[in-house]
Amino acid sequence: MTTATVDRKREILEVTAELLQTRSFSSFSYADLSQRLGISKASIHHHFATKQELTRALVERYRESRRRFLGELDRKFSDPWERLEAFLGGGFNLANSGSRICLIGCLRVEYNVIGESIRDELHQFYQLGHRWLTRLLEEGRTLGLMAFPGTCEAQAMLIHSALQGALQNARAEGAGQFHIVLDQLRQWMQPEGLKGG
Amino acid sequence: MTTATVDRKREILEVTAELLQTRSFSSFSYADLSQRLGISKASIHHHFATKQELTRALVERYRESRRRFLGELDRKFSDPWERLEAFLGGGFNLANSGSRICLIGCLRVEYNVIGESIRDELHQFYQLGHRWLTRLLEEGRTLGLMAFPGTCEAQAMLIHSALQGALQNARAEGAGQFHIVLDQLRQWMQPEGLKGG
DNA sequence: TGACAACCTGACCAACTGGTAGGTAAGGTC
DNA sequence: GACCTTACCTACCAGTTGGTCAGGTTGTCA
Repeated sequence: MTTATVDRKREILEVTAELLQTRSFSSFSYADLSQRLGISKASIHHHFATKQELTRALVERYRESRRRFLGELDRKFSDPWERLEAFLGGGFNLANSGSRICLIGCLRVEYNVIGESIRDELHQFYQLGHRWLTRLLEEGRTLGLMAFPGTCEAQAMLIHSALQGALQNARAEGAGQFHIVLDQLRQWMQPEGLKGG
Repeated sequence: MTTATVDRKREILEVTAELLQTRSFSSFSYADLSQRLGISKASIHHHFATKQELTRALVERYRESRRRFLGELDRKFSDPWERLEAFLGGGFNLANSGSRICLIGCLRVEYNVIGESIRDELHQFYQLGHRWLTRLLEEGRTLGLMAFPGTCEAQAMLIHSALQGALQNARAEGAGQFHIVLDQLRQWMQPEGLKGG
């Protein structure tokens, strides 16, 4: 496979991501892609035979890039709070800027429409983030740096769900909402007794 | 307007809600409605001129029913925790059962697709729940029954976002996830010092 | 030079999209 | 009996959907 091919494939995937995150799976088309990329619909089919395969490949690629990103965070930051901040700031603010929302949430909403192969990929994407966050919370709590009730898995689910929902609501009600929710989570997990005020 | 008309309108709206919550705005069609209702496409257009107007009317109707529901809770339960439990159990579990998810989240994801009139209606729906929950939290904290940092508005946003995201993830990863997130929120807001274990 | 593969094209497809035109039948009101 | 309104129908519209196909161009390797 030549370099040109890889670039074109990457180009297609990037525009797909943008359309997917600003619109939705059902409301972007090969015609949209064709127009924005300046190549014919048939050419896109050459690289990605079907819409489902295109979207599946996109999620797979995002998952890989997320895996690398999380690996970097593990290497760069030993302090759990610093790692969490980098996770929140780096990963999600990127998705937040512009009018894009979380790719997972986007596709989750169309769960019954996207087909099996994308669902599988999505599940793995979710699990990747969930396991990473769970591990981080375990470490944070063991070191006495973070405080929360219940299991670390449960807390990770709560955080993920809150971020996903917050991104969606923030697009409609203003980006400030997202940062308010973020702050709320941060304050809440402080081990010092700031509660009640 | 005869009773028959009202019933037909309600029928259409109910099937629309189901399609919207199991699929998405972009992936349900008048043809789908026609098939399930056993009447022609044109008949549906007779009751609701456009897809946008149909969806807008649906959100408006849901908002009214939600307003009544929240009013009932205020009357029935004086204890904030009881009221919150009824809110979580009654409203959201109904949406959770089956493969349906929260109507707001559903449409929020297609924010750029649905058009102005639906966006407006959606905003009012969101604000209704947000104000109600904020008031509940204010009361709960004042009475010393609930504990959380920051403002009550911020806490309400966090809870709403978490529920919205949790419903979406629960449909894919299992309904258990939703209840885990619910439990986590409940435990977290207990004023007793259960934290850290 | 020629073979071959990657890349891209225009023309085409059947199925479906939201929406319209025009008509029918029933019921109520003057 | 003439005239509305409401509720529904069949038939149709132009435009879009994801996808196919035969063929053309380009670069690479023998």
